[in-house]
Amino acid sequence: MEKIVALCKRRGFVFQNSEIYGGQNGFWDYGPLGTELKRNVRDCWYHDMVSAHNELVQPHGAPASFQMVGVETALIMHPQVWKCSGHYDLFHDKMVDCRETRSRFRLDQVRVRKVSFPDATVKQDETAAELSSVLVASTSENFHDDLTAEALRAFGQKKKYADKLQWDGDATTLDQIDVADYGHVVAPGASKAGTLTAPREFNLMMKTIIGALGGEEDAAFLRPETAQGIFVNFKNVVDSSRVKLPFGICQVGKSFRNEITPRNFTFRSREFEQMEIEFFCEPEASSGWYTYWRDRRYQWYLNLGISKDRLILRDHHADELAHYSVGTADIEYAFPFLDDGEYGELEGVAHRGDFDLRSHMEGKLARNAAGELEVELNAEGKPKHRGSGKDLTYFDDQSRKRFLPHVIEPSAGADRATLAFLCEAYFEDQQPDEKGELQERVVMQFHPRLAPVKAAVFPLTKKDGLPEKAAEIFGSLKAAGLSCQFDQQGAIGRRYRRQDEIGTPFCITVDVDTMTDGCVTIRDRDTCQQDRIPIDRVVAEVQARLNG
RNA sequence: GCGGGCGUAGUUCAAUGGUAGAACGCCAGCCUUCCAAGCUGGACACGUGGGUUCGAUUCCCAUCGCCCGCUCCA
Repeated sequence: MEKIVALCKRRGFVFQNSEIYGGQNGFWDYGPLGTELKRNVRDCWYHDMVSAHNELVQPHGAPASFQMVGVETALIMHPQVWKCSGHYDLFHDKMVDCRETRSRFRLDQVRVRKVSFPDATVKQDETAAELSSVLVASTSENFHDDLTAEALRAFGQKKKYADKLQWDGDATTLDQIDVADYGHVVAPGASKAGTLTAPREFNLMMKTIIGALGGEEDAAFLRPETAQGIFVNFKNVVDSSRVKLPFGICQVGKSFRNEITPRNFTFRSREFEQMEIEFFCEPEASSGWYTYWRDRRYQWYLNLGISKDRLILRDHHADELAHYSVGTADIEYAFPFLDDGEYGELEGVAHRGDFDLRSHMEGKLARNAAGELEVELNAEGKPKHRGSGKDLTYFDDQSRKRFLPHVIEPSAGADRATLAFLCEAYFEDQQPDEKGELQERVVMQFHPRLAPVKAAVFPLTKKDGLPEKAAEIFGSLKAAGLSCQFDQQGAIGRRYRRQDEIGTPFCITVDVDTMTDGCVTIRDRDTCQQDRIPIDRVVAEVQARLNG
């Protein structure tokens, strides 16, 4: 991984953001080659998913033919969007830290229950007072058993005395407890009471202010995902573009999250780019579409050169599913900064049901005791976050049915995909030098569609009209819209190696014979094999080879 | 966010309480040769801020960044 990071900097793929000022953790810049590479990733995605999609033909494995359209929505949206989507509540977690165990908990995830034990006490941190009654805490799913274990541990009692514990009231969560009573809380795993800090807010959405005179009431958030821009425009797209179910709306764009620990190069960044599809379909057909998109998106990475033994499709376990999802699969890549057997997420394909459209109609949804989604109510029995009240249902005039479409969401990270392609492309091999001795070579074996530079043109020497001839060829490649480089500097072998290191698939060399036979050599990056072809066929040959 | 380690050219490494060196890479010129190794010349570094000191890249503090472990990852 260190070698890849060094190459990225050396060759201008990725730079640390604001590097001359010491850097800004969690932000990265793309250099000239990285910009080309990432644009190719983005363009491949948009081309393959939207531009080149033929809605008249039923793709292999798809339940039906379908339409695909794009949108580009603003980074800042109405604050109510994030309240209804669930991001506002989720991203405003109050957290407490335990000074003793050095662990952090989300307030609403800590279960507490008041308990005492005959003739036993728990020491309080700092005051050293002996407490006869404390609140024990657990973050376990199985909190009933865990609370008992915690209580016995706090009072220093053996398991066999579990039935002597005197419980007082029902279990509740820490957010229901007054901060003044924290002195009585024994944190999970702690030996004393009162080791928790006061709750602190971790605002995971990036906040900004709208308007030159804006105050706190004018706070807005940079979007933490592009998806909501699609959902709130669902009705606009249906009304304006004659799409019929099933269809997908796609968007590529930046999103922002205050990640607590940005790490692993660009993998976890605070500003990142997403490539998302929200695919709308009839509820009855949704599981077929889910399978289709999951498999198709997995195949997309393979088609662009990711090797099968480093890419996995992993279905989430039921307990791992997000609050909205009825099924999710991750497409994950074995990044070199991870341990063997570990994978990092490139894309999540989620079956979101009607959660999003319904939330924006009715208000923020939450699961009730029966596990069903219903509008979350506040203490007054009114919706905690009100929806738009607009009718977002779809009317199918074939079946004469009106319903809320279900959604399949393949959500990919453009920066993560770019990083995976960079990692996958990196190879070290050995090639003979001019004396026939094997020398180490670094070569980026990008898929030709992704390579930032498609071809390089070299005059073998700087005389006899070779540079002029090479410049002509360079010009014709440029005129064909191909990203290419011209290099007449240094020995020819060195120039080949430079191109290998940035992953240029083809090098075209003009030599002395070119002036008499009108032919040049075209050299393949991966095999180093050269073929001699006529100058007037160069552009066509490069294009043919790029297209495989 | 917590704990530990580390910050010297683009990269890899060296030295030093007083003018910081090398190799590779890069640039220019020579040479003209199809896979980085010829010749000459050149540019480029002590992360930032403060303190101690006559003087700090070196010692101290803070900060920023990187790496590792924990935590987090809707």
